[in-house]
Amino acid sequence: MKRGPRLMDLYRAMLDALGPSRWWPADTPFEVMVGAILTQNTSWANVAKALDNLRSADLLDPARLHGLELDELAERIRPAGYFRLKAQRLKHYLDFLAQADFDLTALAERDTLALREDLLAVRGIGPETADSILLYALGHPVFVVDAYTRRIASRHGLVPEDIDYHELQSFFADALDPDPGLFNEYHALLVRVGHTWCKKTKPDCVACPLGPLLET
DNA sequence: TGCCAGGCCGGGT
DNA sequence: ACCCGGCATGGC
Repeated sequence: MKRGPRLMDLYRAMLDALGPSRWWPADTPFEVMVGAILTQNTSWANVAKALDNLRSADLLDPARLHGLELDELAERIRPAGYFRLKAQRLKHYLDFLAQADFDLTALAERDTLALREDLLAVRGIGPETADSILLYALGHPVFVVDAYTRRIASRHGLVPEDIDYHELQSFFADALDPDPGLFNEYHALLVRVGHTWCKKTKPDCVACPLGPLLET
């Protein structure tokens, strides 16, 4: 009776198959933050269009975006979907940044758990968005959980399908060294694998490089 | 053409 | 403490 694959085995299998990721796809920490909100339940291709709109208008800047009218912001991000909702959520988040004098460096130096609580208190920032900001924009050692994380882990029999966010987060974080670089690459690889082989209704387990890990 | 995509909130049980 | 409807565009 063999045990199931350990999490570092899974990591190495993904890294071997795909190579390193250089994530998150953004030029600046602020762009990571905006993208994290825009990508809520939305494909990255649509988010990229919205980010391009903001970039062309030179609006990928905290203070300038904060000064933008809600209606104009909504129009700019329309391709990302839920655009009225997300414009509000961005506004709330930009208000939060304004309270911090738009000092992202100072934010990054705050205590991880306290900052996480403050992020979660912003309307429209839930656990995944908060953790994406913490890890990918601010460099904190927080493991990010998303739909792909849950789908891949459950389909490999590592966790139940209906496991909640924090249980799943602990499942990974407790088994790994709390290294931001590792957490960054791990989540990036899960998303890339999910993207390519582990879609909701059409998984391609035959082509998936993790296929052999299904053997227990 | 319907289903899906890197969630989250607010109201109801 | 769950459970659910709503939110919206673009790609396959």
